Amino acid sequence: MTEAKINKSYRDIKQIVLDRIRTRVWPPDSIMPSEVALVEEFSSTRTTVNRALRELADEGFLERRRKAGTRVLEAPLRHAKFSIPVTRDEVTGAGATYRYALIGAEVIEAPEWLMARLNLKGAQQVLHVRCMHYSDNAAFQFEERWIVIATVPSVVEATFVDMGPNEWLIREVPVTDIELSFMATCADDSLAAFLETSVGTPLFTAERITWLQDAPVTLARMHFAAGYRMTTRL
Amino acid sequence: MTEAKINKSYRDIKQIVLDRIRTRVWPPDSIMPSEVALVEEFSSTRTTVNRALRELADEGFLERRRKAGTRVLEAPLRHAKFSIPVTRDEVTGAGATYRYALIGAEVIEAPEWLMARLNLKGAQQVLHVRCMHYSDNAAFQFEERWIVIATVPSVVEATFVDMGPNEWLIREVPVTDIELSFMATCADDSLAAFLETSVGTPLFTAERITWLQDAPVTLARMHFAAGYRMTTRL
DNA sequence: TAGTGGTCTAGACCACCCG
DNA sequence: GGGTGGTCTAGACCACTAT
Repeated sequence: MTEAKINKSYRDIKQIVLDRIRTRVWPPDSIMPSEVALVEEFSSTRTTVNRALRELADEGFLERRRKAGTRVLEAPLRHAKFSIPVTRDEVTGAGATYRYALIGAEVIEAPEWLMARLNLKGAQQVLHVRCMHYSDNAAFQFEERWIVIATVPSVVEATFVDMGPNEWLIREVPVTDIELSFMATCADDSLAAFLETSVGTPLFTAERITWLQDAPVTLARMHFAAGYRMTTRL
Repeated sequence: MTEAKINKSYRDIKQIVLDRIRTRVWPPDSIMPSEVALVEEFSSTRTTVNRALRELADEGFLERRRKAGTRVLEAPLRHAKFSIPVTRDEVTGAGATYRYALIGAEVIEAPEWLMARLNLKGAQQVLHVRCMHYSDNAAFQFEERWIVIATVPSVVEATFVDMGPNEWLIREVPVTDIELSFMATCADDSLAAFLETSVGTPLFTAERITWLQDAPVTLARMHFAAGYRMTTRL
């Protein structure tokens, strides 16, 4: 009386396997049946069963190793997927009106801490840009960014008056690697003023470093207005 | 003089396609060649080409629609993947010694705000647990958690002396849905004391709500020690 | 060394949806 | 209507690794 006979698609198989994991038919840390066995049970093929199991492994439910078999993982370390959108899209996507404002842009010598973060060697010129993003005319995000001129020479011609540096970079510079960090920071005088809050307020901050091959492109700090939550469902 | 002839694997094809996207051979917003065309170029099969393109679509580089074809996306809204590990593993994985300490656990009536967050109806009993996680004997994380007793009746027998509530729940209760939020909070007297910092310090905080089907299981707030950064590479 | 997953081939049918 | 992607079948060879 196998529960599944008509089921053939990889989605069906995924669901059945997931149910068996949840109901402890295949308990955590145990080895579940091999692909060949499941092919037999579901009257399917290895291609299809493999796709189901591979996706479940990608999603963090299973661990697969040749010869060792497929192990059910203890903790579903389900990957949180944050799609870090362009700020404009994040605001308009919420049904609000987006407004951008450039605060300032200037070429400077890269400070010590930046050279360390970006692994820069020798003296380097960077373009330091500060700007604001508004949602329905309320402060939404203060963005501070350093762009490595050696990597993006054409950036010196950009004005960033109509378009934020992120949108400009996305259009102009391909990126191969991204390092993303989230943290809590403290509003200083400047941040408090721009984000329309009081000094000392905790702010949710994202920092993103992007690379083109081995060349650092930019480091961006995005300080969100007080009370911001970054939320996702898995 | 096609650059690729020996290449056959889906990984090779992924890399080639990615390069062409980055070098603007197939510019953003354009329609790239169909699977059949690529099968011809790479002397491959649809199964293989399809896997390459499907994965690139999953990773946010492409948008695929029947009949319309495969479109190169403007902004690589590459998904940030955070594997939210068990705190114990996060600490030991960093090479530090992990220590757990229960602060207190008591059954209470669910307060208003909690009922709203969990979509609870009517009076509900919840187990309120507070505990600390240490890394090399330094405060690492203060955890505050509310567990819905109606959903997890056996929780009243747990002591949480040797094991944190998260680890206990992972072993005992399957979960179908997770809502995860990140935010910045302000250290109050209690938090400052437990996390060995001063009142008013900004703290990185994660909030996780888990569900079993439609039944809320738990809401957890994890306050990290000052200076904590959550980092990922994409 | 043998079992298990990783991947590819060759072909097929179908669902969707743009023109 | 017809082109495109979505998926399945049936079979094969190979890479890795536990035993």
